[in-house]
Amino acid sequence: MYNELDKAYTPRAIEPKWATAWVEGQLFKAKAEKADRGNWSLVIPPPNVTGSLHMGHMLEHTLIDIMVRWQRMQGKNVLWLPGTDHAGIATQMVVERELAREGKTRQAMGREAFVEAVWAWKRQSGDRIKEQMMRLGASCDWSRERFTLDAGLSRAVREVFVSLYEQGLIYRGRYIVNWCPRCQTAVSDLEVTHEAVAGKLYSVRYAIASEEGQFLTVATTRPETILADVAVAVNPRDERYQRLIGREVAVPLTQRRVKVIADEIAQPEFGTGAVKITPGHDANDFAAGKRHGLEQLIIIDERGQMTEAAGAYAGLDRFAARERVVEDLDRAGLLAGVAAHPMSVGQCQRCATVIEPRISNQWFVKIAPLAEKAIGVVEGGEIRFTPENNRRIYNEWMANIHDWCISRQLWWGHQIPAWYCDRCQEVIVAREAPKLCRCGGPVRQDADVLDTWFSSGLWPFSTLGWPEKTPELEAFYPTSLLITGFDILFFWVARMIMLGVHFMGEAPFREVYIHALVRDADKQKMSKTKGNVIDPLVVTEKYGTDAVRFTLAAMAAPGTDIALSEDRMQGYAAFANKIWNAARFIFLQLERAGIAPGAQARPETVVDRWIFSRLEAVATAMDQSLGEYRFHEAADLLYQFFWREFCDWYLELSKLAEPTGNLWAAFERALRLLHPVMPFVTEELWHQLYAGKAPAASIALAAFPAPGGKRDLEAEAEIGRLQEVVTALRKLRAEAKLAPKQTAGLRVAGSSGKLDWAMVEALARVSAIERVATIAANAPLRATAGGYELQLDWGEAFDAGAERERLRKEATVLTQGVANLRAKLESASFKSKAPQAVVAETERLLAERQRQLTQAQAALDGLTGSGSAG
RNA sequence: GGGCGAUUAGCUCAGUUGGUUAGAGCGUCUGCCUUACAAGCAGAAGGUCCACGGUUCGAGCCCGUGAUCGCCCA
Repeated sequence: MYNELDKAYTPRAIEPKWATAWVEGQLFKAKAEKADRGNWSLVIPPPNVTGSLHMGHMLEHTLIDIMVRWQRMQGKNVLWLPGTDHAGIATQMVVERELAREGKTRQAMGREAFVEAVWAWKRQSGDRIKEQMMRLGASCDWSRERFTLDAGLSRAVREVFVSLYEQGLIYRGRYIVNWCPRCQTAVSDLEVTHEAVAGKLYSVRYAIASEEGQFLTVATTRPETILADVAVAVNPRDERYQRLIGREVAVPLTQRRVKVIADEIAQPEFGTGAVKITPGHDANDFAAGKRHGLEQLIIIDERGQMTEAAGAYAGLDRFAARERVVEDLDRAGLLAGVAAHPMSVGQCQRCATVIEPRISNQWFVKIAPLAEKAIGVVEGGEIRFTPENNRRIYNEWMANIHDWCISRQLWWGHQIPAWYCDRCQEVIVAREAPKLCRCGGPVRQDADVLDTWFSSGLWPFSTLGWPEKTPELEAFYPTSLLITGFDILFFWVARMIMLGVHFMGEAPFREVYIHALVRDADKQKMSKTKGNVIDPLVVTEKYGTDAVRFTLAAMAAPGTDIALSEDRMQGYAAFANKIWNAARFIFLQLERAGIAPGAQARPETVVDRWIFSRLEAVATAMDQSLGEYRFHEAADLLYQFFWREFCDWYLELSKLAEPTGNLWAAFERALRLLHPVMPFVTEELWHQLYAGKAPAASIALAAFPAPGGKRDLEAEAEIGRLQEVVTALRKLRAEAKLAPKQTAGLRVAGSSGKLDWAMVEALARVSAIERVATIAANAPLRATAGGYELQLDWGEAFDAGAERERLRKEATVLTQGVANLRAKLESASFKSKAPQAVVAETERLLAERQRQLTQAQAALDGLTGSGSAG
């Protein structure tokens, strides 16, 4: 009936089979309707199609899959919607790099051919990602897989763009933006990372017009931009410079004169208190320039090189130009000083090139009205963050948000649905491409594409068919939960909330769980350059998917980064093996006893009553832990329960009696508890436990043991006593250095609750139990456990020295404990202020400690006596 | 510059509203191939909970200051 399992579990032989079966059987297909037990949905944070999945994805997908399987096992209609993100700039860069190896450039290929090449890459990467997710056992609905450039999603993008434009929330304008000279595109504020560098602060002399030999000294970190200066600003309240306001100064190295203006941008305490104003190349100066109606001079081009307007410096790279400018200033006697100046420099998130602020025509989202509503839904409790402090971080950012630059000078992405007529300068923003302009002139589409986060911001509803009114939207929006990483809280989570609330009238998810970062064993960030990357494929192959999943879950304490080590994975591979071997043993027992699959739990013996009570306890605790996203707690619960209780005690105790259907039922229940975290080994064993006649295609469709089940505290207490007594006796045996096969006698005094002494005999290897009235306090090999006085009857000599040492130590600890407790109780304020129950408990404790101390001392005396006698 | 988090056993980490002698895994030590598992079994050792101060009858937990490390934002 039951198979005899191999002695060791080999995940490689089991996991791929189920990974394929789950997908081919379409087991996890959600129904686009409201189900009786409720619907539960989650959209995947779509991985970028830049390559394959890393350990961070594996963590994310493991946590998602645990929640998804858990919810599904509760009978809900569950949707986990998978898919990928086109990841505009990131993917374009990867493909450009690939093409460069073949000596090709996108410029030489042309836009159409290049985009086709990226699609080819996308198909490859997308397949690999799907393959990896299948191998992980991700229980998603592959029939609903989406990609951000799919036709449907592209339609949603156009709809959103045009609507926002019509509502006045998208505008185009000439502003200063973050520009990457290497990628040659604008990027948003979020795509700029700030790096601390040891910069220099240059003090430069600007000759004051019509005051021969008088200078205004200005501090700058970017002397090369002097060539684009249009003013010098001083603080209006800075008394030092009052007389200069409105006067002119000469811009060094040029023939130009500019005005001294009064503006708050100049901080009296910074440098000399006077700053140069360069609207063409600095964001703050750009704003100041607007305030004062100043000209915008451009001297650096889109590649970061000096333009013709830079005169003698034309053609130089901006950093080379900086050196030359400094030299020339020095030579002209205009360099007043150079000081070390620690500062932070904006870099391109993708390629680390120093960002160059650049004035250009770009599209923007007017963000304030959207942000306001997005703050509202979080404040109003429509969305709950875990860990909770992310809510503050979110609010802080939302409150200080700037307009979002959404146009990118790239080829891979959603082309902006705007057309220009060169004849009448009309701008046409439309859902479908216009044939001609109203004036009859030809139109050309904006060449730029949208920021990749524009489309992912629509993900929770665009994937469900919006703007159509689909049954999917009806059934699954808003989604139940979002699990994602901290790094995209602003990029993605914030934008989804803004756009979801705006277009759907409802927040896109109820709960957000922010997971930690996966680091290596030394807590270093994993990176290809450091070579410390742990490849999911390699470790799943080595330890099994279940083991890696369990490791990730066990270490996923909310808010703490994960230091992933192979030691841990090895440990949990052993756990999978333990489950396997428990099954091996159980199958042998069931086979021998002829117990058929499908037995109901009918606990009668105390052992069975106990294990089913414990199973109820674990089910309740699991429900609570998973409900609060305490994955590590859930994993620990399962580990401790299954290994320390189910195997160490239940299976050992079951050896003492003929197996019954309860053994079958208890194991079956345990498998269901383990399933969300360890899907593969549980699936395999569940089917084997049913001897191939399982009531469902998968354990994933069986019910998760419900919380709140009735406990049998009497049975738990009795087995508790058994465990205490057996453990105490084993300890005594170890002290006496008894060989495992040697059976000792046992004297028992005192009375406590029920206890099956036959079990004690078997598990502690004792026999000839003798009931006595009392056991002398100074008797050797004596212990108190489970409410009984115990003494091991072992005639032969044992290591009295070691025992004496141990007792001395114990006595010291107890003496200290007794003193502490006594002091506490003697304090008048404790008795009057502490709750009654605490006082009573302390008193009880003191009595117990005192008794233990007396016993330890008596035992010590006895030992000394016998020591001197023998 | 602003903000956030961390500091607990040799290592990696738990520790929910303050209340028994602070836990786990790995590692270490001792003894065992006990008829599922040596990837195992039984037992043991190991901690001034970063420092100082405060609140409290009582602090690993709350408050303040400092140190060290890390992260985010500008």
